[in-house]
Amino acid sequence: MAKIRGKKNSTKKEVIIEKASKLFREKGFGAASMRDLAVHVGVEAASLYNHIQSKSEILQAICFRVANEFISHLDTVQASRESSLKKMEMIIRFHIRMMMDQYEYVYISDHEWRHLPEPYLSNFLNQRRNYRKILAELIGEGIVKDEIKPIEPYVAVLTILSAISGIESWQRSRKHISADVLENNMVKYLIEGLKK
Amino acid sequence: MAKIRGKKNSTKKEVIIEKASKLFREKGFGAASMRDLAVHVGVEAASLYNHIQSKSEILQAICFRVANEFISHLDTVQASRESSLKKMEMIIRFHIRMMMDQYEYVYISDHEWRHLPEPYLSNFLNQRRNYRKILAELIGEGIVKDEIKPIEPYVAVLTILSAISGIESWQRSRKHISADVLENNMVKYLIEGLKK
DNA sequence: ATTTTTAGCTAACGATCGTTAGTTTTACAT
DNA sequence: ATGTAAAACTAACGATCGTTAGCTAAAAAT
Repeated sequence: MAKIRGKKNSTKKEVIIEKASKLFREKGFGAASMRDLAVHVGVEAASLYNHIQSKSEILQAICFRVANEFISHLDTVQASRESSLKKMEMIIRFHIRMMMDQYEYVYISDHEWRHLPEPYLSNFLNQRRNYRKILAELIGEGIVKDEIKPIEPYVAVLTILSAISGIESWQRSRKHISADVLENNMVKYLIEGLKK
Repeated sequence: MAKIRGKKNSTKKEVIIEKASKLFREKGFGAASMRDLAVHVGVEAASLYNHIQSKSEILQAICFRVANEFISHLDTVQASRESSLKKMEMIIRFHIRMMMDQYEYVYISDHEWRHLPEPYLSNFLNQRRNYRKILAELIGEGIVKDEIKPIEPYVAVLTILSAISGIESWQRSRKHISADVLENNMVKYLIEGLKK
């Protein structure tokens, strides 16, 4: 039997993950209950288990989906023949846009990964560490090529990624500032701080 | 009767709060249990309630203690006769040092405030909003006085505060980079990005 | 030395948690 | 129309949660 499909051609599992992502962000993974989630899906709690294996499987799906998107975009950027500075701008803009378009998913991947069970936790942290290492190397190359001012690459990576993840608190008060203004001002700030 | 005092002239309530801050950071407020906490304090879970009223009282103590420290430092800075840019540097350095010296407390104040019960939650968010507003106004003044490059003040505040809160992931791998290098590089990055 | 207060203990409460078992309903395939 | 498999339901499990009650031991005040 074909999977039942809701709106947007998504499977019910996908609906569960989507609703869960909102709930996990609002209450945190630990405080969000399966019964809570069931209400939002419009079903009894036990019925969720016809589509998923466990609560933490949902968290795994979210965290690794986000990680894969960032890693595969990084591969694309690396394959391009742009300057190091331009590459960094591409990556920064991608992060900002991900934070806006897939806010719930990115937020959870950023804040709730602690609750991943092993061996997924180690796996996730390895991917994260590797991603940041590549970014630091990219900045290092930019410094050597005199495109980027001398700065500790690891600190720069930390500063950039953290700054972007702070868009979370903009999400709660969208009214005052538009997405475009936010993106361009943040890129301006972060890239100007890098430029030689 | 005088309160019993442990090491460092701190009351037992203070010891509980200190141990709780480590636990809340490691596991999250929701996932950290009172029985967990009791083990770290060296006491039965029920005995904790001779010193505190509830689990969330601990969270309140931590969140508002941190908030008060930042607010009172901001008052000091505002009372000084420095340039807007210099004031921002003072504030940035204070945030970075707080993140290093009182890591556990600041982290919890940053990440676990969601679990505050009302009316403390609203109270906390009001203080936070107000603090950021003052910072944005400070940057606005700097722009008018031509000390700071034209940038959306709110975005700058967001970028700065978020960047600093990212020091959390440095805390887990202190070995590679010293505190001084981190502070100076981060200040360099964030202040250069502001300078006209 | 006696009284009073503080702080620890054991035991248990009601609630809620993630999850499983067993059954019934729904919906597609033939 | 009938068979079959997916997906819903009800009920309940064992565990763990924050917290309270009642009691005992320790320590300070008198």
